[in-house]
Amino acid sequence: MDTAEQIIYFAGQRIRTVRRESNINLHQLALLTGISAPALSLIENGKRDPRLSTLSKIAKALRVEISAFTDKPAEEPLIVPDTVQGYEISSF
Amino acid sequence: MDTAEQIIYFAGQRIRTVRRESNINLHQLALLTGISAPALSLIENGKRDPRLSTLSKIAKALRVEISAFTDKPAEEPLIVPDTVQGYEISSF
DNA sequence: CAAGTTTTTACTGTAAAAGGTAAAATTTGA
DNA sequence: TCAAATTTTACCTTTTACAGTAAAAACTTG
Repeated sequence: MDTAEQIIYFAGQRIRTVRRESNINLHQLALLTGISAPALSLIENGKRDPRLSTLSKIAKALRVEISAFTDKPAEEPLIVPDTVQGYEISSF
Repeated sequence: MDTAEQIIYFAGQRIRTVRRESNINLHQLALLTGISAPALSLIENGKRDPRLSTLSKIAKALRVEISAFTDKPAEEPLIVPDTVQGYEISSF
């Protein structure tokens, strides 16, 4: 039950993560998107509520889907295997 | 290579589809989201560029992820079977 | 440490989102 | 066809996103 503020904060973190994985700085992302570096900084820090068109430009520049910024990855079922690398779990 | 305008238009269509599937009208969605019905109308018609917080409220009210409004479903690989219901494709 | 790079903050100005209300247009159903 | 329900449009007000610029702060790195 996330508030809008939490969604905005989470999206900012995700944008920053994806940008850093692309090894580009705010200035470069600004050039790619047409969004100013100060505006991008505010968005990444969760201090601004970006428009859909803004998210769209950032996603395109970083070559990801918008959902990469908005959706939390599904919780994995946490499969507990019976054996790990040939050893019986029960022997630990 | 979608433009921001196309993204906004697509999102509006998706919101309208999901809302209608929920069998609620704009007035009811307005009550659920705190967004006015006229504003929702503009968004559904692709005439307004909604903020992330706005999309978030709508998604929450309709009990879907934001990506339900932004991501196009992946193109299915279009599997062509060798046989259809027991008949040989080559016999057509 | 010092210099350079990157990010953040602050300010101004413009554009646009969003709320409210009300009226017009459209759609739906009896 | 008529009435009711729903949606759209229009107008006004307030809030806020975003650009541009510049300066401050925070980081890297030699």
